[in-house]
Amino acid sequence: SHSGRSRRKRVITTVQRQAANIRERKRMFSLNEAFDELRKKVPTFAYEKRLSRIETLRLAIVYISFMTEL
DNA sequence: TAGGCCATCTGGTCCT
DNA sequence: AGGACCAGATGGCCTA
Repeated sequence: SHSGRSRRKRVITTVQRQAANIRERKRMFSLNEAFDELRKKVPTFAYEKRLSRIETLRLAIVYISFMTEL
C-alpha cells in the first residue's frame, strides 16, 4: 500500500548509541580546535574578549576580503 | 529575565 | 554494517 521502497529504520543499541555520542563529542572537539586555530589567525585587539565561533567566522570573512583587496 | 553561546544527545543521510 | 557529517532539540551559564 505504500509507494516507494520501504526504508528500514536503523536499529541502534544503547552501547552503539553511547559510542556514537562519544565519537560526536570528539568530532565537535576537533571542530573547536579548528576554530581556535582560526581565532589565532584573525586580527583582533589584545584586550578584546575571546571571539565566539560565529564572530570568528564573520571576522575571518571580512579579513580575507580586506587582504584580497590589497 | 531574555538572548547569545555552547556542549551534548539524537536520529536522519551520505560515504566507506 | 558502521562511521562521518549534519541539523534540531534541550539545558546550563553568562551578561546586558
